[in-house]
Amino acid sequence: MTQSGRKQPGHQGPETGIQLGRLDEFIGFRLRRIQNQLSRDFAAATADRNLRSGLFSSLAIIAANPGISQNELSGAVGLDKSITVQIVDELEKRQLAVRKRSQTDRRRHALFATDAGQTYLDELFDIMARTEDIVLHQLSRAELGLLRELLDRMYQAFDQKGIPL
Amino acid sequence: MTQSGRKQPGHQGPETGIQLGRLDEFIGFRLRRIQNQLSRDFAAATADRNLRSGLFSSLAIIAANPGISQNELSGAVGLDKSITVQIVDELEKRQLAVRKRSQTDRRRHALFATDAGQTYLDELFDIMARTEDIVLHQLSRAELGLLRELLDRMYQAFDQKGIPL
DNA sequence: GACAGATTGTTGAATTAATCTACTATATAT
DNA sequence: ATATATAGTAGATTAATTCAACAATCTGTC
Repeated sequence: MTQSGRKQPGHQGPETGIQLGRLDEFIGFRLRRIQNQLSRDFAAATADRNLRSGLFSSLAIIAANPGISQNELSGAVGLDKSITVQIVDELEKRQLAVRKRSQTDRRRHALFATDAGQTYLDELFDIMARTEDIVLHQLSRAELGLLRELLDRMYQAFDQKGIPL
Repeated sequence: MTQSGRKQPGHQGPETGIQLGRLDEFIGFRLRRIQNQLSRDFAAATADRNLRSGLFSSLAIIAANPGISQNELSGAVGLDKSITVQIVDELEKRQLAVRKRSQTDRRRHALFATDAGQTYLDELFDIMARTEDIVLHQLSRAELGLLRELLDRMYQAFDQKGIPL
């Protein structure tokens, strides 16, 4: 259960006279503080929905990859497969997604989003978009494109070195 | 206790043929995936050190703000004050920081990093720097500066709207 | 075709983290 | 002096994560 009001501790907003010291050197830190605030805002905006942690991204990945297996989903979302089981259980209970036994490999569960799931997902995407808007309006369209590109380039770095799973 | 090997599930590295769908539109998603991988890598690199979750950033903030109160620390790091108590307890037990009663307001505990704490912190910063290196080498110096600037601009957006605490 | 070994999904136990409430001591304002 | 607010602490509750064990099924090898 998430709380509804704006009562969370919250990352310190800027302008509080707190020194960051060497922490300020790291982009990881900058990424985290923004990302934390964004997910707090998103959580607040979806507080009524009883959204457990990996559910949104799991549903999104399922919708974008019809027939994906739970194992692949785990890898894509970055969750342990035992957590994925729980999430898919809940998605099914809420009728947002379904498991179908794969005919070619009967160990696998092929996952599909239902229509209701797709609708639900679109709502969440809209909330997410509104949440990000606050932050995105600080950037011009060109800057946003550039940011995207830089972030992607950074992410690809993880490709080079040995990546788990 | 964190595990030492590279055994974690891990965010899916790029290049796995998984479609992201609309998830791909959001910078929050891009921020998170990089940040997740970075903290995984950092956790792996410090697995021997028994680092509980907010400890590193708390110590960093204390070192950069000698005499800061626990409450201010909570706000700066984004943790509930009851968690901060635990963290400061551990910092003291490990002799990385000390509490001193404020003379002017005897409710407050003024926090200070010890020399050992500062040394420890520097080690962590170095590990952090090495962790980020992998990702940072994808960017030119100019791009890195720009990225920093864009991220800061984004973070400041949270200033405008009402920020919790 | 049978066996060994790997993989998928599942369960439950154990650990850890986050949240919330209530309480004590001290401070500030009236 | 009294009321109200704040800093720090403790404990209970809940959620999230990790880990190990297991059954079913597949794959390759003989």
